[in-house]
Amino acid sequence: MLNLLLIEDDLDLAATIVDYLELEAINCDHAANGVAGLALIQKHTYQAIILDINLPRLNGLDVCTAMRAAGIDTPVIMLTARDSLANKLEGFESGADDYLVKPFAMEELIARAQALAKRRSGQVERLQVADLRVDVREKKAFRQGRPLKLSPTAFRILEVLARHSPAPVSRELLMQLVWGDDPPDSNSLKVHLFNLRKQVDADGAPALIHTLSGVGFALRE
Amino acid sequence: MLNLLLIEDDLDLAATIVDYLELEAINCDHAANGVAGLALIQKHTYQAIILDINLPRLNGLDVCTAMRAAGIDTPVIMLTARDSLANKLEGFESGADDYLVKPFAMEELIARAQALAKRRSGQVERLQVADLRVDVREKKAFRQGRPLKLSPTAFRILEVLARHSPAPVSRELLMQLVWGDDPPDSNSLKVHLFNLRKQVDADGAPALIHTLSGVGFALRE
DNA sequence: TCCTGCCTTAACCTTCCATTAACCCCGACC
DNA sequence: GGTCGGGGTTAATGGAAGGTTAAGGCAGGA
Repeated sequence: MLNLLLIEDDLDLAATIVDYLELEAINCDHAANGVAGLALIQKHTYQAIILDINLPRLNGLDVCTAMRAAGIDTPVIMLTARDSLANKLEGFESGADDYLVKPFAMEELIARAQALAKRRSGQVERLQVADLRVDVREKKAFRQGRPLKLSPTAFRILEVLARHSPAPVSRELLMQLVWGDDPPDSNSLKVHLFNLRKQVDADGAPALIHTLSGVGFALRE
Repeated sequence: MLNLLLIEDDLDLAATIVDYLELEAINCDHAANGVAGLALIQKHTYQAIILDINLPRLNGLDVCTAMRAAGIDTPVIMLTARDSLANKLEGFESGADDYLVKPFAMEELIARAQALAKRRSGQVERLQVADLRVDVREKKAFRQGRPLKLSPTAFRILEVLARHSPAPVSRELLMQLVWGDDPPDSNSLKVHLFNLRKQVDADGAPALIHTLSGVGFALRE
């Protein structure tokens, strides 16, 4: 049986959703503000979380960012009355998996919750190292919720480092995995690493890309 | 956090396992056939691999044999519906570390995976001597919880000493293991040992690196 | 065609590290 | 007491590894 968490401050709407889910034999906890929701998330294990953006105390985007930072990758469906593109993007950047604009049909909510709760197999497409998230499928990466501007090669390097984290990757292996059998015969890797660092370790955030002289490079705290 | 690979062609079972592991905050990649699995094994670093015997394209035993031949000694748990002794033996011959007969309890799978990931089959990746910890995989060492700043050679020397601890290592063997066939023709070892001691035996902590005059060096309390 | 983004290259600078040789200490032995 | 050898300590050196910057080339889109 599905076990969901709804974080929503509109008590009427919340009651409606919880009741409806109950008819479908779906269990659903409820929190009315962001802080209470986050506490429940950390205490229990849910198959999916339905999260309103406009919340008292801690808004939905921050709740999502916080739980991802804590290493919890339960699927999140964002709920909002505003349907602006900006909000949609913000939602995805903070780590949401799906998005629903109010008003919505109950059936749609249920369908999406079930779909998200189910597809969670296959290969890991989301790597996380500290507050750095790498979405392999979408080819996007975020540090502290901020999107990084990465060239294809830089992204590939980051992906390799993330998959091996926290172990270091030798220069040779890194080149093999990024370029395959005909690597460039110059210091191209150094340049890419330099550019990658400018993105990942910018803004005074603690450096995540470390070089172990004579050993290789490691992505870790 | 554990990082596992599951190679299993039954997609329902795979999804179940991946989901379950996720609940335990264990990361798990998935491949549905032997060839894909082997590719992932060579590309990434896992703490353990859960491997079905009956697989399309390349069966589990062959996958295991191939990865061992490639020098990868990640622990392997074999999964099979058949519980005949013959299969069991075949599994161990091809280099598996553990064996699980379907159907099995999830708890058991997790327990075994965690156990194996800890004590790595071939090479031990985490050494401990008194309050000194050496993480070979991450190339990190800690004394009393404090990280040590070691050059590659110093780390290598420490690793050798730790692997032999508490037995002493002769000067000759130490040089052989660190430098191979062309050792430096000076007192380089002495200097490295000196620097190593400055890190390991600093801060008034009781000395762990001992000199046995005319015998060699030992790492012990 | 030009523009733009991206990769590669090369040059140059900085930091790190292994090696070396010199010197010191101390106990054993003559 | 002198000297010899094993071991410990120190600082200088050169070279390798890594970091930084700018310029050229190539491809795809406008």
